[in-house]
Amino acid sequence: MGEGVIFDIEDALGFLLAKAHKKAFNEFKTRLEPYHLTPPQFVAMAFLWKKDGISQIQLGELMHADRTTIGGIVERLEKLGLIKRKVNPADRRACILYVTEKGWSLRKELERVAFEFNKNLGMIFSPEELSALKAMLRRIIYRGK
Amino acid sequence: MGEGVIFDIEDALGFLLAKAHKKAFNEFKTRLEPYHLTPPQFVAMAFLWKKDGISQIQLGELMHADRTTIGGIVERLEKLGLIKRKVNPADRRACILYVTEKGWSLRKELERVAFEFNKNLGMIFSPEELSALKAMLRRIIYRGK
DNA sequence: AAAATATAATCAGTATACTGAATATCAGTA
DNA sequence: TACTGATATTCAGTATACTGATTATATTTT
Repeated sequence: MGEGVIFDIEDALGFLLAKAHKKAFNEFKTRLEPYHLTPPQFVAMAFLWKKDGISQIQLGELMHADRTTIGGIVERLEKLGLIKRKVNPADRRACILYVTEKGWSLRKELERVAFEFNKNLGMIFSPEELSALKAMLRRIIYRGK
Repeated sequence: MGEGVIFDIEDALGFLLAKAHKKAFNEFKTRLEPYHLTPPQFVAMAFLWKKDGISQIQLGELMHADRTTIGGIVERLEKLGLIKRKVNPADRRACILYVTEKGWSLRKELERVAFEFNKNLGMIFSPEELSALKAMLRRIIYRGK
């Protein structure tokens, strides 16, 4: 930028990403309210349903979230009785996370809710636009890796 | 979803939006560290630089943020001496937000940092891809309005 | 084996972001 | 004018997300 101000916050990619995310997040949050789960808690369950018996660090890598953030989410999911933390006998520093009976019992219904929400969110785009959008978001996520 | 599980969290638009946002947010946060400002604090300043003398509610509408969230951001910016809250004499319920001398003095440098960051973030795309991406994010933001 | 290093999780502290309740003030009406 | 409802902000409480320090345990090096 030379002299005149050419920065426009409302056209900045970072701002648009933040606001689009927040819009989607809050809508999903509303859909999850009947189940007393938040979006990040659902995401943790979605990964554990696919593969449980992993550590908090490994869950954090899948969710792209910090160790302390995962700690809180796992603690609340355990309090809700959906998962259980056990000590790894092969490495007593680490927990192993398991989905409980109650956790498994919610899978079908919650995956349906998430599927419907994402279908609805993507419905404003053509199939070509949607795959282009997802591909561009992945390029941001994996930029510089 | 009929019988088999067809929901894939890693391909869900909401998940990709959240992770792309977080990646961009954390990179911008790092760039703002020398100035002891967070991304939302910068966004508030960016809007107030364009037009100050507005209320917290009005700033919240511009930022698409909740009244209580704005309250906290404004409080911290005031503590940093970048803005000042005055009572609106025409409506004593409302504050009027003003940028201070110190707040104005940071404008040029911080807008340069934000401009560079957003240029860099968008550089992985062609100009056509970038405008298509921004247009799609806006369609999510203003969906159902 | 002892020392140094690395790793998994937790704790303390801060910032964002929300909900719902409370407070103060304003505007329109009985 | 007193009442009713609306509005701007704040307060209390919860969840996410981070940094940096601490603790406990593993691994590697000397």
